[in-house]
Amino acid sequence: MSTDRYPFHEIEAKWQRVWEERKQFSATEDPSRPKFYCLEMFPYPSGRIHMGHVRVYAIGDLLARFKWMRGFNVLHPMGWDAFGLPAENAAIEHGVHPAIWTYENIDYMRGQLRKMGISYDWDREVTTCDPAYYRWEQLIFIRMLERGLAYRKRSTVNWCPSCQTVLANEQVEDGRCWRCDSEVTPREIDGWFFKITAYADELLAWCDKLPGWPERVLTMQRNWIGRSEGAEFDLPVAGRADLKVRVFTTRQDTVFGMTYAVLAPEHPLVDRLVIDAREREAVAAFRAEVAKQSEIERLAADRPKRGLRLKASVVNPFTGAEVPLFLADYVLMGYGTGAIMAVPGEDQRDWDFAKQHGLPIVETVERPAGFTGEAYAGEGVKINSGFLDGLTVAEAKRKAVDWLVGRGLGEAKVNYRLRDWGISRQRYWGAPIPVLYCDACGMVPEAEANLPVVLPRDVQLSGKGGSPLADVAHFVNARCPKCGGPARRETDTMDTFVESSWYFFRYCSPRYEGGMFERRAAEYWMPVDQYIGGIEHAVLHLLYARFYTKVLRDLGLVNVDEPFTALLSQGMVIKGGAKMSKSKGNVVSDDDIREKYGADTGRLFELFAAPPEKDLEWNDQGIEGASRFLNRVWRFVLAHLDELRSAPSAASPHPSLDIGRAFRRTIHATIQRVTDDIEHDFHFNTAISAIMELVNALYAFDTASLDRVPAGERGRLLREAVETVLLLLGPFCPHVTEELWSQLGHATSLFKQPWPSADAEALRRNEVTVVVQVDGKVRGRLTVDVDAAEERVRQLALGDEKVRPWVASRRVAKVVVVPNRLVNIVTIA
RNA sequence: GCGAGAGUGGCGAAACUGGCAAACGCGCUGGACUUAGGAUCCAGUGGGCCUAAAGCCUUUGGGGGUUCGACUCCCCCCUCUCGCACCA
Repeated sequence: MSTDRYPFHEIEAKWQRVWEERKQFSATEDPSRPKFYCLEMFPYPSGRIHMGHVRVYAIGDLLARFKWMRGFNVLHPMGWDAFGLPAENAAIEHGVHPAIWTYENIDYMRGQLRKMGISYDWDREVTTCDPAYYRWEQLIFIRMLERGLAYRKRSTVNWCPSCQTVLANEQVEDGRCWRCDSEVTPREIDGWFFKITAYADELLAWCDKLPGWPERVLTMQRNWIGRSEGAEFDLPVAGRADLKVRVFTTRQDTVFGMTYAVLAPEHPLVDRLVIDAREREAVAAFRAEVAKQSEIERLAADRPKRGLRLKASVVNPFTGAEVPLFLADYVLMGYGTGAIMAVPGEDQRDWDFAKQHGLPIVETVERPAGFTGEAYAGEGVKINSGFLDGLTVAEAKRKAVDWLVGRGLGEAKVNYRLRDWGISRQRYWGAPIPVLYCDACGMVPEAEANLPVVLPRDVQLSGKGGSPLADVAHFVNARCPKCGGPARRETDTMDTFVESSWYFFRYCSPRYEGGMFERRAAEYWMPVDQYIGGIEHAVLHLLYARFYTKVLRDLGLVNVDEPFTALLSQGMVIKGGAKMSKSKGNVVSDDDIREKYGADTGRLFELFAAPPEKDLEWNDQGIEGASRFLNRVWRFVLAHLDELRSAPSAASPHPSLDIGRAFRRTIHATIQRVTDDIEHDFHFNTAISAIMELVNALYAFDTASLDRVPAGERGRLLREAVETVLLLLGPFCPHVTEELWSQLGHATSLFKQPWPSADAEALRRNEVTVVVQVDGKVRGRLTVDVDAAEERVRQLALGDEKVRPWVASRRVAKVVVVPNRLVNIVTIA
């Protein structure tokens, strides 16, 4: 192992101290400068930062420092998503209070981030479990309540038996809890919801207006919102003038092919439809059977569809025909009206069910020639459809809606897959929902003057179900803010995704006491110009935050439509085939890497090993390479310190020799490449490789120029190259570059320097190498003047002695000349 | 099943608007310097033919196509990753 590493421990500590003392990264609103709000998703304080976390902070810091140098007024804050279950679980396991556990972790992790030297404005640090933070969330909750955007209802929800709490739909993956992977079970429970569905259309529409977002994420959000257009109408129950079944369909054109109808097993109408005790019994048995199957079984699309035929039947309003009515498990109560018209001819699910239950199948769209499938869902001409015959599917859809509307039987209707966001959590370590239940007044929001409703500290945590707050008498028993009588407090806490839905607003004015944020500050900084975080939040956090931003706007607090202008979804850090995580036991500790190689090296490796959107395989040898490179830079500067310091820090004049001109061209070509790579496509890996090439060229020029280039000119070129390396490398490896920058005699920070710009004069060349191909194979090379006449290049190519033998015995059919690049001589025998 | 993305050396990867495939780094090989080298510097390193060199042939998952020219564009197929998945 190397013992000759540069003294990164001292350097890193020194510059972190200096930056801190100078408050170098503190941000203030300044309307005269363009602003850049750079934000990484804030962490949950789970214990320790490891190299899986480091990646996102390294990317954020690089962009923030780059933008500083580009002249932007940068806001780059950090904070803690501090409420959540792990704190509570730790408390149950180890007997530590969640608050103590959380704040200890925060202290440790803050120390780690400081030692990484990230350019945060630490004065803006925000901690979501602080009442000074969540009080504003409670206030907004009350505003949302007033507007019907927050509401309470009893419903069937996703229950995680391990976390002992309800989960929102977004937080269930394949029937399992997103956090602990336990199988989720349905449970009927009272709970609080945010009406995100009221924003479904806007959330969807803006997906087309976020060009800075990865298409992948937008697609996931569009799918999740799941808008579908169709019609809703009633099917009268035969012989029961008082009853009708409301159905939703996107294929109202196929209504003439309806051969039965289906209700979801839990459909409330079922109880009124049953005719006698025997049927009631059969329904109960069927429902029990369906309820028994787990969420995961239900999700398996290819399992047989179970159904129960009811004695009632319904009437097709278009034809007057009576069709049988079923309960079936493939119809979900939670979507549409919980009831469907079944058209087995054009819907595969209905087709499967009809086959299983011997029901007739009517085709209402002409099949294309050679069609061999079962149900046909494609385009075609309508048949067997009365007044719709002969129309296309799209025409028939319109006409069917018109028909329904004209008779007052139904209407056009848009449905969404998106459900309202269930935010109640039956756990302790979260923000209390600021609501009370009074015997006289019913449900009452807490008075604003009484906010925050502070989460009590003295609580018994058993993990045994039920909200722990319910047992805290002095919390639960309160006064009704309306009548002053006795009232009970709500004991559910809010989903922790609520805190993370607005923390980026709080950073704009983190100590503001007059509200959630100071309008002026928020409107200066927001929206976030560059957001950086993991793909796992493609739907969860990123959808909630968009929704909440629109709510704040509609409450009149701010004029921002969308929180994040651009999003960079960075890939995972993998070790041994699995995502680096504490639970997998494959973490590489940030402390260890910093101890052994220094913070700059760890960051450099993660930025170099792969482009940011790709997964990154941790590699112990790779980090040695990064370390080697920084030492190589370090050694060069120290070894040449006298020569460098005696040269002026300014652009070199035009070099007198080719070797110098070529070297200077390399310097400026590197500036151009690195700038483009960072600015345009976040290709930090190729930016670093370009800097490495420049350092290689620096070593080569050092040796080659020794006896050839006049000393003064050589010194200036070396200094220009070294300073360029330091400026370009600064955002990647801030400590070592800042140190070397000061060693060169600079009194002001590297990060107060303007980002270098490429000198067009240096980039200009007089001659270029042109490749000569014969029939597409490289046979020779020419050195010609830039922009040499095509005819001249053609003649030189044909006359080249390496090329001639390949052309000699053949006839030249054609010569393609690509200026300054290549000549291709095409021959025939 | 539907949708999106990706397949390039021993490995991580690069290649602009169709123009020298494999930059940069890791690993490996050799040399220099050294008491020493697991430090550093220099050189080599896709595969094959050839005693060797010069040189030639060949190579971007597979097959076809367009083009003077294809990692890049088009068609078919295979594999992998991610997302959605009875949403009517």
